[in-house]
Amino acid sequence: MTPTELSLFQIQLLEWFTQQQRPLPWRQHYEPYAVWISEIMLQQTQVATVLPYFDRWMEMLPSIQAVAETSEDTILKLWEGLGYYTRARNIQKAAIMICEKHGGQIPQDFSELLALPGIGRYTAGAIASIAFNQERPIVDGNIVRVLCRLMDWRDNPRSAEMQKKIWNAAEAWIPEGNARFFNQALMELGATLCSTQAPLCLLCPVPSFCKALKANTIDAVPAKTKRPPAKQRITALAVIQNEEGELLIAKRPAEGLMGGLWEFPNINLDKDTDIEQALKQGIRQQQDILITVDQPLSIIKHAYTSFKVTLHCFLCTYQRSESDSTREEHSAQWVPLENLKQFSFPAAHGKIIQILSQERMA
DNA sequence: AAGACGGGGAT
DNA sequence: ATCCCAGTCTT
Repeated sequence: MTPTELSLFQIQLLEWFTQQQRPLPWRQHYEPYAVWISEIMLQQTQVATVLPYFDRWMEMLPSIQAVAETSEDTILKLWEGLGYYTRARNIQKAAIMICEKHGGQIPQDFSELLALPGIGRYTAGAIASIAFNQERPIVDGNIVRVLCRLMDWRDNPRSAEMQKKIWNAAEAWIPEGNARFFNQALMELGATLCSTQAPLCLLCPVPSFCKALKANTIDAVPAKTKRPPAKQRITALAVIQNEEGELLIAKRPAEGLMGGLWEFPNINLDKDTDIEQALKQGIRQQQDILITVDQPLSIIKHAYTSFKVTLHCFLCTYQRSESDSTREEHSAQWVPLENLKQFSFPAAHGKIIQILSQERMA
């Protein structure tokens, strides 16, 4: 784009954003703490999904200091169902660092933002530009799509070469003094009109600048990348009841998949195994307890990004302990059904709690 | 450079 | 069923 075209493009896009932007809670005051939390929640997560989580979080933890001082279980409960739970744990780690090293205020320096856990190139730029109006570029999935279409860039946008071109454009096009609104306008355009499928070019504020529209390549740009097919996994899961009618739940390791969340004890299955037998054995090894597998409860299918799991859930009864080890040593504890809501569970296990609650009512 | 990391919305 | 989403971190 020539400087004259760029200027007109900026003006038309900003005018559109001023008129048509969605009213979002983190856009009310551009308070740095709110911008930070929203940006972390919005990583790989759509706005509509984030909204109720954001409101609950800000109500429960209205300041960075409150985040630093609360328990990790509280953090994970607020994040329950949102996914990518490392984000939640990293927010707390960062909050503690901010309180210790930055006087409780989010740093404005780009390098210091980047040094905080959970904040990478995109989020550091987003906080710098949206909260502090610094002229820092950002490139997310929306902006990749918008810029590739504007420029009719047909190569794989994930390649190192294309990434460089995209980031360069995102930086070069920022209008002086207006990074806050310009960066958001590019994303807003991608989120609301310049969508992956069925983009609404008739409503686009900048169609005359769009080379893909002119070349009729909108549907092919940006180039799509193939993902390998999801692998299948089979799991056996035990809902174990003790004499008092309490249920056994276990806390997952702090790191890794759904780290720190609670779950019903379960084991992965090989093909062609006796499910009930394997479950009994697996629970004995994991928890040092003997159980009886009484009856099937439900079969739950759940899809993750890279694999699909079928959960074969069984109602079981605790018989006796196999050793002197305590439940705490296994990061497990007995909890009445009505208290399960205090713990954070992966979505698939939340489905089980739903089923148990319904059975209890019946 | 590639894989792990969740869950839901849209088609 | 498949793709995608206001990405980051590890290997």
